[in-house]
Formats: sequence, C-alpha cells, structure tokens
Amino acid sequence: MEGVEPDTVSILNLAPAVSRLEDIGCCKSIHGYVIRRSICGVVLNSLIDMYSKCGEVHLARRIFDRMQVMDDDVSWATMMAGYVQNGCYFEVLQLLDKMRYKNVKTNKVSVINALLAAAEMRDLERGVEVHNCALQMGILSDIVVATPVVSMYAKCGELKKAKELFLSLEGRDLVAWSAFLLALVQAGYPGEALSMFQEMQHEGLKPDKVILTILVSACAKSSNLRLGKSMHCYAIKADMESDTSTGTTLMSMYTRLELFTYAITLFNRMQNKDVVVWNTLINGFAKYGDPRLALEVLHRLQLSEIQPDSGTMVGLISACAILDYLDLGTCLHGSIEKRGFEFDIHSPVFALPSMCCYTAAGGGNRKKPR
DNA sequence: GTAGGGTTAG
Repeated sequence: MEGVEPDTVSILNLAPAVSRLEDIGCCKSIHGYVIRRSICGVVLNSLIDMYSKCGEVHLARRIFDRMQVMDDDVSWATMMAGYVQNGCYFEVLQLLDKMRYKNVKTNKVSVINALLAAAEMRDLERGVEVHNCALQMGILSDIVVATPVVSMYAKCGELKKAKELFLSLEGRDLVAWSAFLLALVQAGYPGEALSMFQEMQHEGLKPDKVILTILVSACAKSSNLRLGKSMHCYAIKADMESDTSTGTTLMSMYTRLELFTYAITLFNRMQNKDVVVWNTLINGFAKYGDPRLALEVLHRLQLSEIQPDSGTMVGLISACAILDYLDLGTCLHGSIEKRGFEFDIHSPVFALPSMCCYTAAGGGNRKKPR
C-alpha cells in the first residue's frame, strides 16, 4: 500500500479483505485514514462490517453511533448483523426497538438478523412480531427470509408451527432443509428427521456436508446404525469423509453405538485433527466405552500440538468419576476453578493421567470398565 | 455496502 492513497472505492474493496484476515491492526489503520480524510457517509457501513467481523463489535458500534446518516436502513442492518456475528442478541432487539422509534425502515437483512436474535433469545413474542413484519413487507416468499422464520419457531419450542411453515414453503433448498432437519433433531425427534430426509430426496436434493452431519447425528441419537453406515458410505463416495466436521460426527456416532474400532480407524485416517476431534474420542471412551482409554487418548493429545479445552475436561472428569480417580478428579476440579479452561499443555495437571493408574482411589461400586 | 444451515461434550 506504500505510496498509494486509498480513496472511498479502495476502502470498499479493502474492508472485506481485512475482515477475512481478521487483522485488527489493519482495521485501525483504515479507520485512521477515514478519520484523517474526514470521510463520512455510507462508506462507513463497510467499517462497521469490518470491525464486527474482526470481533470488535464495540468499535463498530462507536462508528455507527457517530454516523450522520442515521436513517440509512443499511447501516442499521449492518450493525444488527455485526451483533449477531458476535453473539450479542439482546443488542439486536434493542436496535430493532430504536429503529421503530426513529422510523427507520426495516429491510430484508434487518428482518433476518432480528429473527436470528429472537430465536437465540428464545423470545417468541418478538419472533412473531418480526414474522408478521416480514409478511407485511411481502418478503416471506424469499427462502432466505423464510428459513430463519422456521428456525425461530423451532427454537422457541413451536415445532408444529415450524413444520407447518416449512412444508408450505416453495423452492426449499439445502439450507432450508438443513434448518428444518436440525430443528427436528434438536427438538428430540431424530427419527422424524430421518424420515423427512426421504422426502428431501424425493425433491431431488442430495445432501451436502452440513446436511450429512445433521443426518449422522440423527442416526446416532436414534441408534439407527444401518442408516448411519449408509451415510458413511455416501460420505466416502462424495469425498466428504476427510472433512473434519463430517469425520467428527461419524466418529461420535460410532462411539455412541459402541463401534470403537470404526471410530479409531476414522480418527487415525483424519488429516487435520482439531481439538473437537480429540474431544470426541475422549468423550466417547469416557461415556460409552473404557474410560481408561479416554485417559490414554489424552496422553496422546499431550504429545500433539493441540491445546485441550473445556470440552476435553468434560470427558476427563467423567472418566475420573467412573474410575474413582478421586485424586485426579479433585486436581482437575481445582485447576478449573483456579484457571478456568485456559490450560497450558505443560501444566502438571496434564501429566497426571499417565500415572493415575498408580493412584486410583478404588473401592467404589460404580460402573467399572469392561 | 448489509443477508438464511452444521459436528463433539454437558
């Protein structure tokens, strides 16, 4: 960028690139340039988006609050999207109130983000309000708007309404289907999700990675191993098995259905193992298999470059509970209280599992490993 | 310029 004076157009081009890099330093230098040149107007919307995508939503809000064009509906929608991206759902609904008060018009994007926030807040009343608003605006025929409406009803416990609405939609695509199938699984109807999947196939749609993860988790939850295996075959044929998320869900299904050899094979075959992959195996052994193996996997995790997190702890603590490893359990507990879940891999806590076979409290009558 | 879907554990 040396010697080049970026103008407004350049800022519009630069901001999305910086967002992808999530480089806060770049954000600030662009922002500084904007201030020095007294650039104002709608170009600042891209700065709101940029800061939000870099996780600095309070800085985005500062720009939003200082903007002159407070009646620009895109500014409001961008700010709302920023809050959703950062999990600040309450603030989205606050903005919605303020918009109404100031008579700013709602647009498709503000409606979508208000729906997402209402869903996460489990605020059915606000959700219905925004749904009605979408109806009045005549934008409900747009699948991009209708999909979050379906999710909102499902998350607020109105599964019947969600289903009714989903089935009335025209032009259901994979995203709409995934929202609906997930709603069924999360509401505790994995079997129904699997039968609705047949319906999806009749519409000529083929599952992508996202749908596949939902379906595999549905197979696990409904103990449908036959279908689960056929999903696995599909994943292999569609070259999705090596995908970390898909592989994780498959591993989880196999541990849940106690096919540990399958899970381990998948684990060993996986190229990019993140902490979730490790946790899945640890938790799988702890909950459905031999908890001593969970501790063994932990030992291997220590030798890798991956940092354990709170999900790792969940499996370890339950393994300690089953094995009556009171000393180790107490130690982990103390460490959690003291340091939260930010563990250093070199922490002595993580050296304990390898020697805990010598310190097992024993004597308990709880479930023992086979 | 802003915009709808996912996996582990609990």
